[in-house]
Amino acid sequence: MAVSKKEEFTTEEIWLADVAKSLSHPARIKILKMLNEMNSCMVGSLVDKLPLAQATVSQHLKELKRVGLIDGEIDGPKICYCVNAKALTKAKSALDKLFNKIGCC
Amino acid sequence: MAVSKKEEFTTEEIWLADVAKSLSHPARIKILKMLNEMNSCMVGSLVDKLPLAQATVSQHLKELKRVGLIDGEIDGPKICYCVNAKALTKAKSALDKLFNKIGCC
DNA sequence: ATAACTTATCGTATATTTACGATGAACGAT
DNA sequence: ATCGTTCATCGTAAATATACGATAAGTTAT
Repeated sequence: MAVSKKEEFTTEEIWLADVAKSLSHPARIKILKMLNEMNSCMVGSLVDKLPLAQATVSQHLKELKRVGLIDGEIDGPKICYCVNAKALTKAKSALDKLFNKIGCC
Repeated sequence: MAVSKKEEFTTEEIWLADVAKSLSHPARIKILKMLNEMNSCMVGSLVDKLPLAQATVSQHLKELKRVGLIDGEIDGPKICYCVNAKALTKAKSALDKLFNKIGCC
């Protein structure tokens, strides 16, 4: 594309699209589910259960972290990732708001 | 990328990621809002209110249609788009399900 | 300080997305 | 049948995303 037009929308629209983008890969959906379900959330545990190389998993984690859906906490040589409940709630209510006003022409 | 790994996930994960992808551009978020709010939903009306060329808007509509979030109905020379309430509800509940089990390590 | 371990980042290749002008296809009206 | 209107599709250029091996950077233990 010659130039991006994304900045010509409202902050809310850009933010919500950005959250959706962070959810737009099955690996990231699965990572969120795993962080919800597993007690251990070190990167190594995620890599073991995903069909992806460590570098790729790290990239997906970075994308989820970028929009704030997860946080990483240093734990010795490891890093423990966890979902950010506040961000998840905010995203959920914004999507609910978008989805709830259903109309048709 | 050498080869896509997306097919190595569950159908549900792939589908939800696909829905999220269709929402991952502010123009498509705005289009959904407009279809909810406007009475008229012809492509021309959307083009008038978006900072994008007609061809680009058509491409965004195609993406929303691909995942079933909207439907297009032929109305003479025009096409009337409307949100698919059933698809929206399904997407909403899948996202709620994902977001509701909040845990942290 | 060296070694082993864990994760991030770099470099790179390929695929996909975004954007637009130009063109085509379908319709209604003249 | 030709014209104007409406929208989709084609072709194309540039940006971004995906994936991985290699490497760096940090920590813990020896």
